[in-house]
Amino acid sequence: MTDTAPRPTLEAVAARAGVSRATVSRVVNGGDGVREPLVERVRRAVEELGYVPNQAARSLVTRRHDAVAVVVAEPETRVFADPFFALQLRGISKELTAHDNQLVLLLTEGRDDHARVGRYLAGGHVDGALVFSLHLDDPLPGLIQRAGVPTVFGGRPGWSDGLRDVVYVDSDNRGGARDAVRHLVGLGRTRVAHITGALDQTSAVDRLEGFKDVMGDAGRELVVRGDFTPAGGERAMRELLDRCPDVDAVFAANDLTAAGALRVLRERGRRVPEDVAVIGFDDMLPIAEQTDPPLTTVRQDIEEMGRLMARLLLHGDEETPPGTPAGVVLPTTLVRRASA
Amino acid sequence: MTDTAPRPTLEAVAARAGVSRATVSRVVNGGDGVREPLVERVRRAVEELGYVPNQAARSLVTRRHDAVAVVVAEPETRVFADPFFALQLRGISKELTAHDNQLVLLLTEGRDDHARVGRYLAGGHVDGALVFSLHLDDPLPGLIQRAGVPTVFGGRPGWSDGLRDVVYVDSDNRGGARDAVRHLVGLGRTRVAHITGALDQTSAVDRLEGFKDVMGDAGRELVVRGDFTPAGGERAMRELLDRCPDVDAVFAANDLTAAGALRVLRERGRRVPEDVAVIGFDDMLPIAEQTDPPLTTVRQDIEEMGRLMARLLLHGDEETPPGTPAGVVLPTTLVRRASA
DNA sequence: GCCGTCCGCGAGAGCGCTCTCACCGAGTGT
DNA sequence: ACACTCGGTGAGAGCGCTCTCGCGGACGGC
Repeated sequence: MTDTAPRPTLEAVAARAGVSRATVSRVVNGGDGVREPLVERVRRAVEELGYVPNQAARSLVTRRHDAVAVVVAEPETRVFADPFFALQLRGISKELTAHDNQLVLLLTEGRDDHARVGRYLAGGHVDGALVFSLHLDDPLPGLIQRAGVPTVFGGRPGWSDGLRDVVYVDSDNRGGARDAVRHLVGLGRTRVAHITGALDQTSAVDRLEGFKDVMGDAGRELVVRGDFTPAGGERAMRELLDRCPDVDAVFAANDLTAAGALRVLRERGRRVPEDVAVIGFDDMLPIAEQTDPPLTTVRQDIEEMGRLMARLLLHGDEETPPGTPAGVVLPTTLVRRASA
Repeated sequence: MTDTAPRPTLEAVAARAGVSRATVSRVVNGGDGVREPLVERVRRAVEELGYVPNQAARSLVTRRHDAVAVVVAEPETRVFADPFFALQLRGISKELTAHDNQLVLLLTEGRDDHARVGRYLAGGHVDGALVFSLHLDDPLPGLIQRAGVPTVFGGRPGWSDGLRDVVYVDSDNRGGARDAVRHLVGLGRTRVAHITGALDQTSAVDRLEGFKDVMGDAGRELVVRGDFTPAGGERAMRELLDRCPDVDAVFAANDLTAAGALRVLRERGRRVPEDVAVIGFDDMLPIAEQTDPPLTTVRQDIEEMGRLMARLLLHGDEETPPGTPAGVVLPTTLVRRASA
């Protein structure tokens, strides 16, 4: 890691432009209160010297870092097999970039990492944190809130006690699930089943609730546990067919699960959608479009979720009247393809 | 973005421990040259006050940042549909974490972003950069090298001129391709085809070269262009079947392509592997294991690639004798499943 | 027992920036 | 003509840290 060439300082620019350091600083930071000819001269000097402000020096005095931590707890590889996270990251990145903020990525696995992340955030290296709290029992949110860093969560956090005023962005999992199930019912299906996601995640819980909202008791026995993976979907679908051979529709907690279910249905000789209609959730394109038949599913605007999280973090203070309910829930839309 | 509570400074710790700032600094940075009882006292003071060093102040004088930029050029969404990038990121993250470095993620799309990234890197905010240079004509590598930041590339960069002493980590794409094709030949196949990847990426070029190494002229007319996507794989497979109906084996440039090809083969009533054997590349688990039949493919240790990139960046200077060839190529292994 | 050595520690400068404050000159009101 | 304001500029302090340097005390050699 060789040292780079010495970079020009404010001082150097000031000398070149024949003004004081203070003036250069003003120009660099927007140029308010400096007369035009001077601004011009300073700009040129900056240009000629290739001056770039030293962020460390600036942070030292402003106590701002123009950097935001993105914390992703990913105990399993699941997060990564999943375009979900990547899309969200992209939304976040765009928004941060638009506001000249940097994205510091913190991946955690295991308990030790939690401490590390907690320490880092408490260290005041970043102006805020965007946290994906994937599991109900995750200690991370608590740690982070204790660190006193402004935080926005991705997905409704799963705890109910202790932490208040938590800001989060989520999809309307429950409403989307309702739409999906209603669609199936509207198709005339009467034996509608649900393969759940991993129920230690609120998204899975909420989708299950949406299913129950529509099906009520009628759906009670048609709920099978899955885990958001294709393998889980296969397992659940087998169990379902064994237990209730007359099932004529399946609402799967996500597209991967649906893909697994589809495979089992084909294997067992059921036609989709004629015999069994199938709906997924997420609208992960590479999956949903490539299944056979293409998957009807519930779309959420994942990238927008990311962007919104970032926006909330950066501007949250100003825009939010105090006492505003802190969760933002984005709508979902049903995307009709061939499977239902 | 509320201000956090005022954090204790070195001065405060020094006062509490009854020593000088310098001594506390020494202890915090490893404690060499400080006698045990003092070290103990300082440690306790640090503990009690919850002192965390101010990274900005430290960077200001040391000119180190303990931060590394990861630059991902992702003009298309492709990168993100792809666990590849995520796995590599994970390897990088692990290695960086192990050395107390932070990961600053820079996603770029489009030309303007290039300038932005160039400026950022030139600004000396990070100690080094890990760059995924996906396309042959990417201007980013040039920009970065000009910025004078130590850099390691992911994947062999595609240019041949201008830039020297480029450090990169890559898989043995060519060798892996050779293994795959040899395996097909060993199976007794004589009409072995290749569906290429996007040929503006070196990985695709190298895999094609590997194919040619084994097949020579015999394979000339059995090469079809793909683009690393399932749709591209389908298109190419159709073209291939139309042009050479007697094809009995396909080496696809990656698993996604192979998945597309498999679909077309099924659609056209060819049995895999009986009529046509198929091999992919990458061993992306969610894909390779879920295809029908499960895909024989070439595995690369993607996470290890990431880890190695980080290691090279952090320790490159010390370990590398000057003049060492700068590319590190990781081996691949053929994973036999059912498709070939 | 004296001088030279060496180790442990503290004093102080300074990293590059922002920001407050004082200053200065040009305009305004009387 | 005078004081008075006010916007534009410069001087200077100081953010929290590291690092060099110099001082003092313990220790070994003669």
